[in-house]
Amino acid sequence: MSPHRPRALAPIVRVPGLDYDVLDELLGYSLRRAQVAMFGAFHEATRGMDITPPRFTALVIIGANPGLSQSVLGRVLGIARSGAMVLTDWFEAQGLVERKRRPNDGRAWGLHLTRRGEQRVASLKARVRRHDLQRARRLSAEERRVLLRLLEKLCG
Amino acid sequence: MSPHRPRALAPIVRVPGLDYDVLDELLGYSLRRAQVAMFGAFHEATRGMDITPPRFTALVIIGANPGLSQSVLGRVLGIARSGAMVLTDWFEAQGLVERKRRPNDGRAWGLHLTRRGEQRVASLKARVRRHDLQRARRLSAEERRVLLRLLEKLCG
DNA sequence: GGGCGTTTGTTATAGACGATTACAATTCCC
DNA sequence: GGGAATTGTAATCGTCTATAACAAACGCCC
Repeated sequence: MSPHRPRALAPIVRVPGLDYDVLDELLGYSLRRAQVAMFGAFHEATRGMDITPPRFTALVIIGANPGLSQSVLGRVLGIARSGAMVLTDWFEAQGLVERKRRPNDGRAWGLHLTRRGEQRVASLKARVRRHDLQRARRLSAEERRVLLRLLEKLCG
Repeated sequence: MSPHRPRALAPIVRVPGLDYDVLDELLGYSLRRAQVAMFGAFHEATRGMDITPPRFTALVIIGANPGLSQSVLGRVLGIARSGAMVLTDWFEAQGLVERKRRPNDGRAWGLHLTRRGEQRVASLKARVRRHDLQRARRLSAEERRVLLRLLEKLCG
């Protein structure tokens, strides 16, 4: 029916009694594991809605920055232009995003949420935020703040 | 020449002047961005060595837990058994890992590093650790410790 | 000890995702 | 104006991973 259906990512379980050696000291590995864990929360939040992380990010970015181009969208997502186009095609087919010509630049499209897209992204934001908080409930509010700050600092 | 050559992952750049809306408050997104950034360090560390993150993890795990089975390896990596097998096939073709029959269990193989595999993993660990530290140099030693602890706590 | 469900490795197949390349239209800059 | 750069588009390829099906070996239970 739907062209793509987001699948659950297999969790990276910590096998008891196994020696993880240097992996526990590496930020790269720890971040990967944490990211997969949080992806699980995302998957729950968007179950049955045909939404993947890149799609969610794209909808939020377009909603907050109406009129941006596909190239910029690709740069934000860290994918090539061709991928940004496939994404936009899908959004358009779903009636969530529309391309509008720009008066000053005949090359680039301007991306905008449709009315339906706005409703969808509002709903998604609420769900994703709720599940993100829920999955990270082992952290206190203070710890969560610290974590976000350190991640921000890490990426510069 | 080499069958697979790991490619660099496009970085997720922070486009200046763009509104990221709710994304900055989501652990899932922040973790993803940080993970991609640290993946860049990994890519540098292993340039030209035909090593991907799963391959590195697998080599370290096999080295620290000789005799483990392909199924357990798959569980550690968060991939299906079939994937663990493709991985093991590749290691064997490279002469880094060998499968040995187990006396008590005729189904599962026991995975072991070869002499060459041991040398390779020792070299890789040193390089990856160095680049991991280097890429995260914006963080003080204390901040790095805190970050690792929070990530550990998050995953439970 | 016989039988049945489970686990493991294996193989083949399919799908998702993104990169790469090439091309045409447009814009920018000297 | 004219050449370099940017944008969208299309076609193609490669990599990774899941899924399903199968055979062999194991464990359990009576």
